[in-house]
Amino acid sequence: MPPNRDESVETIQRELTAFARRARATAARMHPELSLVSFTLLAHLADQQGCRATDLAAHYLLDKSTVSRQVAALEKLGFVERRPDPDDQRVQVLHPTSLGYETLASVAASRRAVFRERLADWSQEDLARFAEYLERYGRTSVRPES
Amino acid sequence: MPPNRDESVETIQRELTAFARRARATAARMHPELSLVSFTLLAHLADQQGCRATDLAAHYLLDKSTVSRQVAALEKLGFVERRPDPDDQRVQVLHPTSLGYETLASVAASRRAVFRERLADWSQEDLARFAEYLERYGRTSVRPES
DNA sequence: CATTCACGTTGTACTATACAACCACCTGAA
DNA sequence: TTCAGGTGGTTGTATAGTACAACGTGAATG
Repeated sequence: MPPNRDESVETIQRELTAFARRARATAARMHPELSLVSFTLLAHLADQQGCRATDLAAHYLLDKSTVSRQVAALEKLGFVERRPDPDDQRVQVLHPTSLGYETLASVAASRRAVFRERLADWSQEDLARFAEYLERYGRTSVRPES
Repeated sequence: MPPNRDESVETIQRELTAFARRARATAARMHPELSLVSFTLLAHLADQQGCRATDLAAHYLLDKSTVSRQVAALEKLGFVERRPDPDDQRVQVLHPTSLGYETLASVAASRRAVFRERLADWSQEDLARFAEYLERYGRTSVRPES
């Protein structure tokens, strides 16, 4: 008998929750030099070719104080630099340094390797469908920001 | 053109990571009285009809000190009680109290409602497949414990 | 201009977590 | 039968990540 709607929802909920519980620790074990949060923020900076702290906070639903400290840590590690915004003296535009780009690339590669291995025995079709479902889920669970 | 293997793996990685980043905060907003971790531990106790702290630690890959404190908090809130193990005086078998069961039920219901709404426009078939993929992923990413 | 708003930092507090040291108990081998 | 080493659990200490509140400084607008 196929599972009913509620059973499927229950499973999705349980598995996602379990994943969330493990994610941080796993990430920390994988690459101690860049936590999950730092990695994500740095990746966003690289992706956006730089942005403001406020943008990071809005995008990730974090308090600005949290972002401020995370960015300070990234700067201290030499992964991020701040550039003044000529149009607004309050603003500091954040950019990855070249060290930041390098570290990001290496961490991203090792993360990719772990995921790839973990998914090694999945068929191409299953991978594509799983990816599609996750994207769809992600779109519905995050409210869009400007 | 269908995505290739690497693109799918990349997407899965990105979406799961994004989810992990949001999960705790979301859970905390949903039901402040029971954090994601507490909820999970309590749910496991209910599911197992009671178990030892060590079992919880092994199952969730948490340090026993972490479990000890979480359990202490749950006990303080009146959600969990400790029963002596007649066969081994070191052991305290943990059980949800009736208040624990009630709270768990109510939190689970509200979580279920959120998830159900979020997944409302998914077809039954897609839900079932998504659930199956998540379970499969979960099995491969956690090393099995006895 | 004066008020209000936006950006960012800092002080404070809390939660989740790990590791190490410890105590109490259990178990098996000399 | 005793004791050495293992197991279950707690507590001390430290760290990361987070939020909220208060603040300073600069921008924008009535």
